[in-house]
Amino acid sequence: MPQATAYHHGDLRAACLRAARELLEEDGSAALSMRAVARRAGVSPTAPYRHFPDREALVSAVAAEGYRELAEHLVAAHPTPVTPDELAEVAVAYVRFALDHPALFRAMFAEPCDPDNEERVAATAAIEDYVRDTVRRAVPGADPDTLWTPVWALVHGLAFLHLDGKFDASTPDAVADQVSTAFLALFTAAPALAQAAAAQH
Amino acid sequence: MPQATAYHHGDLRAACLRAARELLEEDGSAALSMRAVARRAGVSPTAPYRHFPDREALVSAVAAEGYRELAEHLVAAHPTPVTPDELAEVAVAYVRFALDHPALFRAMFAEPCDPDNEERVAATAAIEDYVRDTVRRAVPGADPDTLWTPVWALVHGLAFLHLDGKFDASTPDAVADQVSTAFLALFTAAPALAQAAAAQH
DNA sequence: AGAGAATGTAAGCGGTGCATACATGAGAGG
DNA sequence: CCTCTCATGTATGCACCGCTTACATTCTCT
Repeated sequence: MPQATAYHHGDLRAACLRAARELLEEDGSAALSMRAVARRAGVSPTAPYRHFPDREALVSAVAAEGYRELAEHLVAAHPTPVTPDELAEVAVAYVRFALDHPALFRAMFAEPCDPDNEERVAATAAIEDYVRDTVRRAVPGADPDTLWTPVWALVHGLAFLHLDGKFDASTPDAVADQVSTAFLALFTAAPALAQAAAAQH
Repeated sequence: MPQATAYHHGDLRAACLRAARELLEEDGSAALSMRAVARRAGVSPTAPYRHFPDREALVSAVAAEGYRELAEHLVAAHPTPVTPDELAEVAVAYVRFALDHPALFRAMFAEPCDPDNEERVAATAAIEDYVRDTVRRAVPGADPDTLWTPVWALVHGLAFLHLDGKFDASTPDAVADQVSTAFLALFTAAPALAQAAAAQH
C-alpha cells in the first residue's frame, strides 16, 4: 500500500470509485465523465486512467458495487420472503432501489457494456442465485430453475418502465402500489392462467 | 413544403430522422450524435438544430418511430394471439426486436428522456392498449386492467436482460428458447402459484 | 417587388475520451 | 545510506461532442 504525498494520492482507485458514486447520486441524469471524477478526486484529468483502462472499466467497477448494494437492499426488505405479500415487498424494494439510484441502476443495466467483465458476471450470478432460492422457498410446487427467470424479468421490467416514466413514479406510494398490484396480479390471475393453458389442448 | 435548392435542403427534418436511424442500425453501441447526423445528411453541423431544439428531441422523435415499428413487428408475429404458445411467439418477437435494433431500443427505453414528450406518450399508450387487449382476449378469467402491466413488464424485462448480456443471446434460437420457456413457465407454474397464494391465508 | 419568416452556414465556447510524453517519489538491492 | 527502477502521478494535444450566437440565403406572402 503506497503512502499519500502531495504528488502521489495514496489510494486513487478507491477515491475514483467514491467520487463516481457521489457524482451519480448527485445528478441522476448526467453521464459519468472521467474528467469529472478526476476533478472530484482532486487530481489531474488523466490520472484515473492509471487505474481504469477506459471509462467503461470505471463504470463497470461502479456497477459491480451497485449489484452488491442491491442484493443487500433486497435482503433488508425481507430476509426470507415466502408469502406473496412478502415477495411483493422485495419486488417493491427492487424498483425502489432503481428509482432511488437511477444513474447507478442505469450504469448497472442500461449502459452497453462488456458482458465478459468478471466483476459484473460474479455480481449478477449472486442475484440469480438469490432469486432462484427465493422462488424455491416461496413456490414449492414449481421448478425454480425455469421460474426464476420470468420472476426476475418481471421485477426488472417493472423497474425500468417506472424509471423511464411509462408508469407513474411521482410518489413512493404510487410506485409501491403499482409494483405490489402488478406483482400480486400474477397470483390472483394464476387460476385464470392455468385455465388458459389447459384450454390450449 | 419548401423546395430543394443548393442551399435549402428541402426536407431536412425527415433526412435527419433517416440518417439517425441509419447510424443507430450501423453501430448498435455508439451514442447518437447531432454532428454525425448532420454529416450523414450532408449538411452543416448545426443545421439539424433548426428542426430539433436539442439532441434529446431528435432521439425522442426516432424513439417514437421505433415504438410504431415495434407495434407493427408484434402484430406481424401474430395478429391475434390467444393460446400460450401464440403469446410466447409475440414475446419472442418483442425480444427479437430489441436485439435486432439494440441502439433504437435503448433510445426508446434506456435513455433518460422527457416523459412529457407527446410523441412518446402517444406511442407507448398504443402499446399499452395492445397488451391490454391481448390479455383480455387470451386470459378471459383475469382482469386485463391489472394483468397487462406485469405481462408487459415481464416481456420488457426479458428484452433488457438479454440486451445486457445477463441471459445468453448468442444465437437467435437460444433467445427464442429462453424467452419462450420463461414465458410459458408462468402458465406451467400457475397451479403452484395459485396454491402459494391460497396458503397465505 | 419588397418584407419578413424560415432555413441554411460559420465561428466559437466549454466539455468529453483518450494517446503520448514527461515528472515524481516509494521501495528494493547493493 | 544511496541509487535505480517503476508504479503512479501530470502536461499537452487531438478529435469529437452539444449548443449558442451571428450571419447568409431563399421561400412566401402581401
